[in-house]
Amino acid sequence: MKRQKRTTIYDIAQKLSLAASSVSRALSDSNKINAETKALVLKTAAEMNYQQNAMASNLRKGNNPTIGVVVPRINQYFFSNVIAGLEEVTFKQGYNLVICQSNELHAREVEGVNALVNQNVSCIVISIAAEKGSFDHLQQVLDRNIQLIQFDRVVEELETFKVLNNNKQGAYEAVVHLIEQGYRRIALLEGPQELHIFRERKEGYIAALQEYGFPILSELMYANAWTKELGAQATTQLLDLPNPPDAIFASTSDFAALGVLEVANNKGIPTPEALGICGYSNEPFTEITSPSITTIDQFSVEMGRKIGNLHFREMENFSPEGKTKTLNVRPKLIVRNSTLRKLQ
Amino acid sequence: MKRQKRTTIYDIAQKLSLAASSVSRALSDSNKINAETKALVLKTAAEMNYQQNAMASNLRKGNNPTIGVVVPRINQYFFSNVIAGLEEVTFKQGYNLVICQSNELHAREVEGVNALVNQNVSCIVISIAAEKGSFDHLQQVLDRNIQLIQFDRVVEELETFKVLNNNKQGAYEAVVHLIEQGYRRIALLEGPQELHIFRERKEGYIAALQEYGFPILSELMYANAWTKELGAQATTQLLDLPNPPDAIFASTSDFAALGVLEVANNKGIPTPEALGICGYSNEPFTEITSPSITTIDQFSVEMGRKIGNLHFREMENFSPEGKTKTLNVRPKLIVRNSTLRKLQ
DNA sequence: ATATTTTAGGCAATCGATTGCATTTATCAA
DNA sequence: TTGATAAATGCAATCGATTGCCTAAAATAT
Repeated sequence: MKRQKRTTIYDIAQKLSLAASSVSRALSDSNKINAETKALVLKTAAEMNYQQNAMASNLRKGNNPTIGVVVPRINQYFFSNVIAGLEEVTFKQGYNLVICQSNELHAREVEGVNALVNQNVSCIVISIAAEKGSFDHLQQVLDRNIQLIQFDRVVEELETFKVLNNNKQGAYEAVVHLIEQGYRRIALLEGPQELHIFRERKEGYIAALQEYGFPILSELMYANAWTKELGAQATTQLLDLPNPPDAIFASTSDFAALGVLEVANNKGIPTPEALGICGYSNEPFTEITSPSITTIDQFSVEMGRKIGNLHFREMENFSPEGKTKTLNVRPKLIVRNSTLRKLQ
Repeated sequence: MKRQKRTTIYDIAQKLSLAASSVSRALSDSNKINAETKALVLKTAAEMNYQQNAMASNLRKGNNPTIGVVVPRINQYFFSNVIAGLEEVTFKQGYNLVICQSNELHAREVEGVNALVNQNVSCIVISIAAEKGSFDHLQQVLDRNIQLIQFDRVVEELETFKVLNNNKQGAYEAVVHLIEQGYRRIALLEGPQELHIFRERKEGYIAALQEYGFPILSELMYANAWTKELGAQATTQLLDLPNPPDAIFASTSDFAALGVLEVANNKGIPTPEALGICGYSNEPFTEITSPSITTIDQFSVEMGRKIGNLHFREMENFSPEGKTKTLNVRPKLIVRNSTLRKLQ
C-alpha cells in the first residue's frame, strides 16, 4: 500500500524556488503577488495535483466553513427536504454540511451537538428531539459564539434564530376549512405537548372552533396519536363514542391521517361524506390514497433554503440585536378529496 | 459581540502548572500519565469547559475521522435511508458524516468529491449521478489513498469496494412472479441504460422470459420511463398497441409504476385482472395505493449499515487484495395486490 | 547501599496553510 | 544620478494538539 504523500504548498514552493508564502498567496488569489508568478504557481499546482488541506487552512484561519445539522431522523420526508434545500444554499457558498441524527433521543442530540462544536463549525442548525432534556448543550453553542439556528421544533426559551412554520395558522385554516365544509364535530389527534409545534396546532384548532362558536370538547381531543398505528387506534375509539365525530384532524402527521383513513375504509364509513379527514405535512402519499388526503404543506425545501440564507446574510452584517430573529414560513392548506363534500 | 476564546490544552496546562503534552496525554487517556494527574486534568477541563479542537487534532494526526457521502439527491427515499443506516454505524464509531448531493449532475459530483478530498476524509461513499462523465475525480480519490465505496449506481470499471443490490436477481424474480400469475405479455419500462443498475434489471427481465420460453419483444420494451409522468406516457402508448401487454414491469421505480396504475385506473382497466403492475424500490406509498403495488425491496437502511461496517472492518485489517470486494444485498420481492390474480 | 528498571512528565518538533512584518527589487520623480 | 515610493517576495510566528525523545524521580532488584 504505497502511501504517496499529498502535495503541499512547500512542495510547490521548492519546485519553483519560491517561498511557501508566495505559493499560498498565489493560490488564494491575493493581490500581493505578481500575475506571472501566480499563473505559474497555478499551473504547477495543477500539474502536481495539489489539493489544499482544508484542516490546516481552517485551523490557521480559525474557522471552519461548515454548517452542522442535527435532526431527529434524516430519512423523514420533512427533514430530508429541509436538508436538501439547505444543502443547495450551502454548496453554492462553498460550505460543507455535516449531518447527525438524534433518533429523537436527547443524549444523542447532545453528543451530536458536541461533535459539531469540536469541529468548530460556523453554524449549527437543529430541530430538537422529542425526548426533551436540559438545553445546556445549546447554551454552550451560543457561549462559543457559534451561530445557532433552530427550526421547526425549537426550544422556545432560548434566544436564537428560529425558522418556523406558523403551526397555529396552519391548523386554524384546516379547521376553518372543515367547518366550512359542514363538519360539526371535529376531533383532534394531538402530538406530544412538550413540543410547541403540537401545542400551537392545538391552539389553532381551538381558535377556529371558538371563532365559529363551536364547543371545545375534551372527549374529541385525543392525546399522543402521532403514528399510523396510534392514529388508527384513536380513530377506533373516537368512532365508538356515543356521539362520534364527523371529522378528524390528524394534527400530528399524515401518517396518523392515513391510520384514520384505513379504519374508516375498513368500517365502511364513507370519506368525505360521513367522515372528513385532514392530515399535516403534505407527505407525497397523501396525493395518491383513495380518497386523496387534505393536508398542510410546510414548504420544507424552501425552509431549508431560508435557513441557509439566514446564516449567510447574518454572517455579513452580523447584528448583535438580531440574534433572536424568527422567520415564519406560512404553511398552505392543500384541499383534497378527504374533506371535500361541497363543490368549491 | 464578546468573542471569548476557546479553552485550549495550554490554558489547562498553565492553570495546573503542567506541560501541554501531559494534558494531552491525560485527555487522550494515554498510559503514560499518573492516574491522579489524569483525574485532575479531566476535572479541570470540564470546569474550564474545554472542547477539543478537532481540526488541530486531525491535522496533527493526519486523518479526519469523517466519511463523506455523495448522492444524487438527499431527499430521495432510497438515498435518505441508506444515509440513515450509514449514520447509525458511523456515529457509533465517533465518525462524522459529511453529505453532498450531486443533483444528478456530473460537474456537481466532481465538486463535491473534491471538497471531500480537501477535507482529507477517510472514506468517500458515492452513488454516481445519472449524468455520466469522466471518472478522474474518483481515480484521484484512490490515488490519494482515501477509501472509496461505491453503492447502488457504480462505475463498474473502477476497482473499488462496491455495495450493490442484485438488480438482475430482483428483476428476474419479479418477472417470474408475473409469469406464474399467468401474465403472458409482460412489458418492461427501462431506465437510462448508461446506468448499469437499469441494464441489469433488463437482463433479469430477459433472463426470466427466456427461461420460460417467452419471446423477447422489442415493442414491449419502453426506454427511459423513470418518472411518474414518463411511466404514464409509456403506458398510454403500450396499451394502444394492436396487441397490448397484460402486465407492465416498471423496472425503473415505483413512481413509474404509479404512473402506470393511474393510467390503468383512468382507462377503467382493472388491476390486477387485466393488467399486472410491478414497480421497484418499495417506496412507502406502494403499500397504500389501490390496489397496493407489487415491488422490490432494496433494504436501503441495511445497505447503509453494510457500507459503514465495510469501512470500519477494512480499516482494521486492510487487505490490499480486497480492494475490489463487492457486497451484494439480495433484494426481496414484495407481492401485493397489483399482480395477485391467483390465490397463493 | 548501589545499580537497574519503571513511571511520570517536560521539551520541542511537527502537521500545512496563513499572515504581519521585513527585505529586496523595480519604478518613478526630482 | 539619487532618493522615494510601490510592488513582489521572503521570513518566521502562529493556529492547537500530538508524539518521539529525553530526564528526573520513584520503585524495584541485587
